[in-house]
Amino acid sequence: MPKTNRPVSPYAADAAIRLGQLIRRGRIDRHMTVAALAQRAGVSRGLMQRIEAGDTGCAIGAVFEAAAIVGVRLFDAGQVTMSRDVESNREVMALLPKAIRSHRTEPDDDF
Amino acid sequence: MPKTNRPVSPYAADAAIRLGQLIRRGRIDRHMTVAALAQRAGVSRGLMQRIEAGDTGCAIGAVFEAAAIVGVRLFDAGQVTMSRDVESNREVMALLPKAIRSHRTEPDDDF
DNA sequence: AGTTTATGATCTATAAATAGATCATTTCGG
DNA sequence: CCGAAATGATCTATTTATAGATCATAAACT
Repeated sequence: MPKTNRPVSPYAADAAIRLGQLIRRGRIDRHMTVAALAQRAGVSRGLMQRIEAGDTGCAIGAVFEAAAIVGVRLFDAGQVTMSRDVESNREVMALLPKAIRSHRTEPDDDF
Repeated sequence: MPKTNRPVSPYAADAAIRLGQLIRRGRIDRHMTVAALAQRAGVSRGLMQRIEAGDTGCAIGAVFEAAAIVGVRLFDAGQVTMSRDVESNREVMALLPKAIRSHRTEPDDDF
């Protein structure tokens, strides 16, 4: 068996699986085939299968694309509000420190 | 400038940017440096920068990993509930049709 | 039941992401 | 201010994902 992709924490893996489930569910609700969804998302059928399976190696753009098509909203808001949030948050970020001054990068090495 | 990655819809792009902003914000709130977060997530500093910038080409596993570390919960629930949802949803999915019978894959070809 | 079609899985070539190093710039802390 | 350090950007080598085809199986509709 060929080694698949990089290791991730259980939480991240579960999150990807959960999102894949939501996408699959949305697709079925809309009576679409995997091939049809893949075509609309501009990806191959194989990739869409991996997205629905929760493969952590998939590009986040492709996953979000599929999610949007089948009506899965991650940030409980439409496109308009989304762009507004992105903009408004940019202003907030401007007030935050540009660089973080860490007293120690490592938690603790000397035991 | 080298051509970066595949094209995605505005919504998917915004979603990635929004998530990147949330991660960056969470990181700063926790007084972590980009390098430190990258190390904890098991990725390179360059990748972490792209994640915070909302690059749609990043692996979803790496992004979710970073999000989890800085406390950004995409599915408003802790790890335990997450795994439970994944499981319970599997049962629901089992009741749904395994294959979708599309009357027509293409909207309409003959005009 | 029989037929059609979606799905799942696997393989190869290609394209793209990632790691790692390096440099310039900004910014924080003393 | 003046160092130390974080960030941002860019480059190359390598790893990895993706497209596309193909095959086998399973499921849906008649």
